[in-house]
Amino acid sequence: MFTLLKTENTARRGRFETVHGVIETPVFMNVGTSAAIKGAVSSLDLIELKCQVELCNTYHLHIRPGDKVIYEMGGLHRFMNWSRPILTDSGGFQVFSLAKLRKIKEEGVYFRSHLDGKKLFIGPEESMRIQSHLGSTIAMAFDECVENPAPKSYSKESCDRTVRWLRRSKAELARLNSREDTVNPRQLLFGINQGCTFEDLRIEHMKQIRELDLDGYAIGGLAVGEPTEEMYRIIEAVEPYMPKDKPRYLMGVGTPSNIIEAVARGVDFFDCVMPSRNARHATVFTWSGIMHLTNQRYVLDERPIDPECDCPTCRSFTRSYIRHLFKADEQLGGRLAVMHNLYFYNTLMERIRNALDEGRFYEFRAKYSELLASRIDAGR
RNA sequence: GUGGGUAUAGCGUAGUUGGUUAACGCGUCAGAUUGUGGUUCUGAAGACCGUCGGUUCGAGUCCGACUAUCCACC
Repeated sequence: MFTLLKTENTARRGRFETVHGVIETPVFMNVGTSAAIKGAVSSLDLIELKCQVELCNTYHLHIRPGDKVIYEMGGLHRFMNWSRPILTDSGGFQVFSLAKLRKIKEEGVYFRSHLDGKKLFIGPEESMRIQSHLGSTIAMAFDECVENPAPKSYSKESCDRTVRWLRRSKAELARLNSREDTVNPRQLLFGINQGCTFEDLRIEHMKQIRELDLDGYAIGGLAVGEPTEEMYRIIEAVEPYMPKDKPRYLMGVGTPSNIIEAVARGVDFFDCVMPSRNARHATVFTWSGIMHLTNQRYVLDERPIDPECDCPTCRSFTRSYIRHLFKADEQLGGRLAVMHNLYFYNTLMERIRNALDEGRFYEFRAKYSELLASRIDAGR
């Protein structure tokens, strides 16, 4: 149940009520692909990091440990001891991004496991069964993420197929939700808009999938190499055709600046590997800009990563110490940086929500959109 | 003390019968990262080749002395 609490032009402040609790939007979902945030961050840490929703991955969990294992263990929530909402990706993107020798057919996708080369198949029904076993709060429809740039003819063909897959996904999940032995009988389904960078295809596809009256709508297939301005243009083109009373999710995005700009264009949900991946490579986000912790200028820096931040890392450790941990290849460096970045992202969303509540989102955007994308200490 | 070996970037090494701007790994520095294949990718800086002299049109390369260092022996 999604409630639109307030709007400021196209920007939206909302509340999404689920069986696993309330999600205040705009929200950033923290990516824990294999039921774990990379960088040794646990579910217990996530609570302290103000995480509202954790995202886990159908493809990865299906391959290892296997969705049946997680089903036997009582579902993902119990498996990783996380009681708040979980969104599971459908596996569509992983098949596109990392599976080898994939072959796309009407029934689904044949591919080989990236772990052992084993032949596998996932179609809409398989994706829904896996996600049902996982028992996530929100399941994503099985889609095809087309590479950019792509010929328009192929993109059209792919969109049509994704609509057919979406109908099958919806029917299968309805069937699974009605079973007595299902982990989460109220599992929700989000559909995914595709159409590459062709505005007319995007709009046509959006019109088709909104007919299915899903629990939410995602924009997929962006931030896959196209210029940022193209991404904004597509969001602006599709947004008017997205239901107002359902959450909107921009998949895989993005930088703090991308998120602010997308909120301004009417998006409610985000997820991205950037805060955790960058942190593991010693790049952290601060309220003064982006910072590369291994830079020599921090050798004797006694300050926390961000003096404005009150995350567990910034409350306890200096830049000098964390830099040393990275240089010494100590895993603790990655963990501290990941915790900081996730806290930063979750706090960014909190500040965006507060700004929307107080009717000053555009002021917030003017102040931070560029600043957060800049390099800290630039020009020194 | 005697005999032998080795001296090339912060460290470890390559460098052909002497022939243009001396190569590589690690480290250092910087940049990248967008629905995660967990030690990732890209780029840059850094060496008057131990010192002094000799041979030669030309020496990191050949010769001598010195210095440092390693090994063996007394």
